Amino acid sequence: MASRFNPTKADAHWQTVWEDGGTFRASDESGRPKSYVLEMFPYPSGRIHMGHVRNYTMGDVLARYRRMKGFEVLHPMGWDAFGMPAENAAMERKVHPGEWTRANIATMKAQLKRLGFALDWSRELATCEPDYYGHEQALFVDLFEAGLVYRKESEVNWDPVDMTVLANEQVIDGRGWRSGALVERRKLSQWFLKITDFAEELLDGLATLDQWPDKVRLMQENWIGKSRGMKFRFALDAPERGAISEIEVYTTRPDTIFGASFVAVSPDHPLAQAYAANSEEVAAFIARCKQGGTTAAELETAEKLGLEIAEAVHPLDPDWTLPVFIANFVLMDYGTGAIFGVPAHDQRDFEFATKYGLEIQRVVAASADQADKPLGGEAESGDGVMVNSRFLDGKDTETAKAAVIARAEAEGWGEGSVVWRLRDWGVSRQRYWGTPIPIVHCAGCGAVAVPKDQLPVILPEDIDFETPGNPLERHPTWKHVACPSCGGAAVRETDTLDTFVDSSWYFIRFASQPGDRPFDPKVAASWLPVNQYIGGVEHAILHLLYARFWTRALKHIGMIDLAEPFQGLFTQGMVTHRTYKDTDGNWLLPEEAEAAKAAGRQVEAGRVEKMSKSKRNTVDPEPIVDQYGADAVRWFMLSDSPPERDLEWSEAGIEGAWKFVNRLWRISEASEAAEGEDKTLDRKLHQTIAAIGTNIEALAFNKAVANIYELANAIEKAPPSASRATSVATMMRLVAPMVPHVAEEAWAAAGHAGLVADAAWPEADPALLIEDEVTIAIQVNGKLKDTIRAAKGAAKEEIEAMAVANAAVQRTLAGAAPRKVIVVPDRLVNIVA
RNA sequence: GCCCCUGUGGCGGAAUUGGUAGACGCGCUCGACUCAAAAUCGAGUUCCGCAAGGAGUGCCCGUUCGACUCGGGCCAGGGGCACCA
Repeated sequence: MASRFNPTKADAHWQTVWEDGGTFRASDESGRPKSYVLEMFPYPSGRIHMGHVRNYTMGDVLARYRRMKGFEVLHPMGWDAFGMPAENAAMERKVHPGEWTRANIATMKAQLKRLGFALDWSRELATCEPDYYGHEQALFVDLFEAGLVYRKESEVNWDPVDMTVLANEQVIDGRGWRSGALVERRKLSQWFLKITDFAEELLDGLATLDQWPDKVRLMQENWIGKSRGMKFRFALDAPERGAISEIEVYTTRPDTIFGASFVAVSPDHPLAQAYAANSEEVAAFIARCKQGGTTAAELETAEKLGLEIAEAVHPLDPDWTLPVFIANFVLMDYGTGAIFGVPAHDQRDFEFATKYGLEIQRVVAASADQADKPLGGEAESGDGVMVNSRFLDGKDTETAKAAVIARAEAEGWGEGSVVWRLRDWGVSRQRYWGTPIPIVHCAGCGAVAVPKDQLPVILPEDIDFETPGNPLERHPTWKHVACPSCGGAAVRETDTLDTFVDSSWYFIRFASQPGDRPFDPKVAASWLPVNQYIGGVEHAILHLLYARFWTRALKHIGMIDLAEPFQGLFTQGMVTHRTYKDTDGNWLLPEEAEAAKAAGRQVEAGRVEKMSKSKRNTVDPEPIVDQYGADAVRWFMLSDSPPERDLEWSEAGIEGAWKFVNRLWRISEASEAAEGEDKTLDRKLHQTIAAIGTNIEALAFNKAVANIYELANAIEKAPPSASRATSVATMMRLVAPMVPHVAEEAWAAAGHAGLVADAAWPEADPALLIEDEVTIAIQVNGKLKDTIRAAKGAAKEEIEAMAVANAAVQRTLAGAAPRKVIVVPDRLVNIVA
């Protein structure tokens, strides 16, 4: 009566049962301990891809496991629904971005449902709807009023043909990715969030995130980029030129102050600008510095350029003057926009000094007697002993740094200082499909926040993409409003918010979504922080940093009592697939490659790479679900590859997963009631229960899968017994988080009441985790010779005697007496010959 | 350039605090069932060797009774940042 598992029927049936029963709805009022499991919400690009399937399967296993462990689990889903692809689609296909986005959401939601994820759909949200972004506007207004939002001029990449601002990644070889026009740098007035106010906190907070990958914490640490050094001032020797009489520089190497041979300022530095105002030559030089691309490759090879404009006085020697240059390699937005050059100990300064014939004086050496050792054609940036440095001579680098800072502070020309790499977050986007920035510009009152009772500021629907530029800007009526403050004629801000703002607080809205405000602090706090957050490593810096900042900003204004938004973070690997090309070098879809091979044409198999449309190596999950059912796809996503590494999609892999789903079904069907206990199987079962729990909690799904295989092997080998029947029933609970449909089907077929999804996770019996007999390895000089079985906890002497008497040992010793015998109880004996 | 991660059979990968390397899966080989195939089941599968035995976790050194695991130095692949003073 063996039957095949029918996923088409079973999947639909159980999905309906779960949905109708509200099985996965999270209750705010629950008395059970709460657990919040979240995967990064998707952008509704059109269809679900394998990366989504892998991401959401992992989260689903954890969510279902925690439910069975007795937690009230919040596992929601929503849509990161604003963004450029919708506008691109609007331009290409003449559909409204909203229409396109909402259709994609409907498609993808249906696709997700077919995978049987244990999601609370009642909390679904889409960031493009006013009932989400309206609350975001309210939060923005709160931050604005708290002084965490400000406006400043900032350079953007401007595409003169599309009349739009481009993100850095949309500039390819200095040209707009769509128009191909040469990109200009333009200054626009833009809104910024004061993330730098929280730099120290964001850095310190990383130390508390012990459930985050070290890699991500390190990336954030580097991104925040705390640097300790000294700011100090050079007096200018030509004070008559402009009002500026000194230059402040920043350095991390105050110890090298006597190795200085020049001072350099950025072309954007006020001093450079002041000189440019009076000099054609300087103005022309600055213009030249600004030419050229900003790509990494161009900067790499860019020649160092300098123009000498003045002289500065060394702060430690009034008779020592240094040339002041405008130099193209000095950045205005790091430190003070000015440096002092120490060519012997900084490679950039070395190149600059070499080009302009400036002095290169060693001030750091490996030892005091190497003060005159010539440099080997490049700067030496390491630590050492100070030489040629007057009062610093003989001091080590760290002592010298402290000595210089102490002297500068005592004499008042400088002070120890911390500089951050982190910049404030520019959130203005000159686009339509985003959250309107709730600000009104009034000639009399300036920038005025839209009062909360006038929120949301809703995006107009009647827009056109026929002409380039921001449709909000040229909409006939939308931007014209009365000033909320004085009532006079005013205009709305037509920029929209960076979509990273939308994703900076959606996890709070999932936890609590009242209609009249962004969230209820009490309810939100009852769920937060997110206990386990799962997503791609590509969000390691920006999204995660912005969400951490946003949380702190809300805490700062007293809206939420939460230190960190994400307690545990897991970054999963990508789903990859082999690429194929035909003989003309065109990428082929996997099925095209198959067809071509079948037709006898030559196909070149390329590298295994991340699934991408451009390489045509994608596999659409939906037909796979049609063919094998949700469980096989889920099982494959969890098998073999560790979740943090890439997973290669393969036909063989999904076939294997499908076979296992059927094997589970056969095992459950063939289970018959029988008498008698099977101690070996009992042990295996309880060891498996313990191991799977540990592995799921560690998100080591590949190991949990291996545990299940081992148990299945043991069950199939075991003769009928009461233990065997128990093992089969228990196994259905153990696999339920991973392959929930077949588990429900088998659970119901076995006559259990209720859903396996609601069943309690089995408890491992500690007594059964311990073996009473162990295998002990017998080594000679660390090389394995034999193994023996012995009672657990057997006396050392007894084991040692057995080992020495062992035939293989005797053969190896060849009559010689052992020099030493090491016995590790219950593990091994090593005989040193 | 700076910072970080990874390297184990034909393949994906296992291996508490150093203690039997290769669990589990894929693939492959042989066998059973079948007219045949699929599905399923059984046996085997790191390498060399008929065997006894030996070698083996990117390479070289070291610590240790014992090293995939710890230390030093290389090599290869991947990632992050980057004219950041």
